[in-house]
Amino acid sequence: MNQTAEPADFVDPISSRLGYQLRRASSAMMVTLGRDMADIGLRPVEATIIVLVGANPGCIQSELGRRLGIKRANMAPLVAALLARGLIDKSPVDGRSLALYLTGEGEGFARRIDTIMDMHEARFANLLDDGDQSALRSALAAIAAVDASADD
Amino acid sequence: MNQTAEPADFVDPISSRLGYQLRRASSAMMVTLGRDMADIGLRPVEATIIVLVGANPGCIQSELGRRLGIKRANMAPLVAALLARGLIDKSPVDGRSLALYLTGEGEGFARRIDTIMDMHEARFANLLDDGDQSALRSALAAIAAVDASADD
DNA sequence: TATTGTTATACTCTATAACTATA
DNA sequence: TATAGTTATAGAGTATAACAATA
Repeated sequence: MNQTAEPADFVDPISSRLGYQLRRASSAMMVTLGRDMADIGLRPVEATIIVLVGANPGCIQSELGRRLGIKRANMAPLVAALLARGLIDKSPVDGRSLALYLTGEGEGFARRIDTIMDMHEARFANLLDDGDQSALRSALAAIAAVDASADD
Repeated sequence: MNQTAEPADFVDPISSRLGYQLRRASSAMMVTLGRDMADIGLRPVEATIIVLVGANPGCIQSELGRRLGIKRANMAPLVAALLARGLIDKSPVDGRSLALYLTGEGEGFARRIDTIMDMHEARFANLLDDGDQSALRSALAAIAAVDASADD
């Protein structure tokens, strides 16, 4: 037995670390979400922007970026791409701020995104019983609160 | 009250998603680990390589990359940089494989890395009671197992 | 003076392709 | 034919700096 070249005696003091377990789990969900969103030609970040604009019509681009932890300089090309694809509209609310809205086509995408996200979420939530899932969510909230310093 | 420009009525159907909660928690741990490791001039990935080479002297570079989910093409410059800094040595075991070892200086770094990782881990583990932590770890393992397809 | 949006730029991470040498 | 290592390269993601226009 053990015909492969994989040494079974490899010592791994890293994979027991909470940070690496978190990273692997997060990566697993992002990778699968990325595949699911690719079915409708979007990346997760684009899908997220569409959902949030749909839930907050007229929201300001800079405020949206602040919520998502995306800097102004990086929001500009993201929004420009969605505008070029006809999924969102922007209109100035004063001389410097832009309000964002979904186009009709964008509304359709928002509904499809919600469905995809629901199915994606369910696929993972079904792995956990209710107790584990609520413990997981409260633990994640406590951990995420440690680095509450995402400035611009 | 509410003197800021933050609209308190912003609707956020994204931040309740498990995937985004995971991503934020993972990011929080990676960011803080990155700051801690920067104190000794290393990035988390470099620190991880040093720890694993220290725990597995003579391990093969490609096997190490496989364990870490880092492709051959990306391992080469990582290992080259640690070699140039005098933290690891490499010696051929046959005509094509390279065995990795820590230098004396690398051993010192490995000990400091272990201490930093212990403190980093403790800082987050202390946020959770024992029940939440074991639920968290089993949940993360179940989630990470979904995307068990990281080929080369 | 601070904020909004934009452009340019750079660095890290990740990915593929192509190549050499070896098993 | 498959594996190990390397190089080159390209795409995301994220960061800063600088600028114009506006509050």
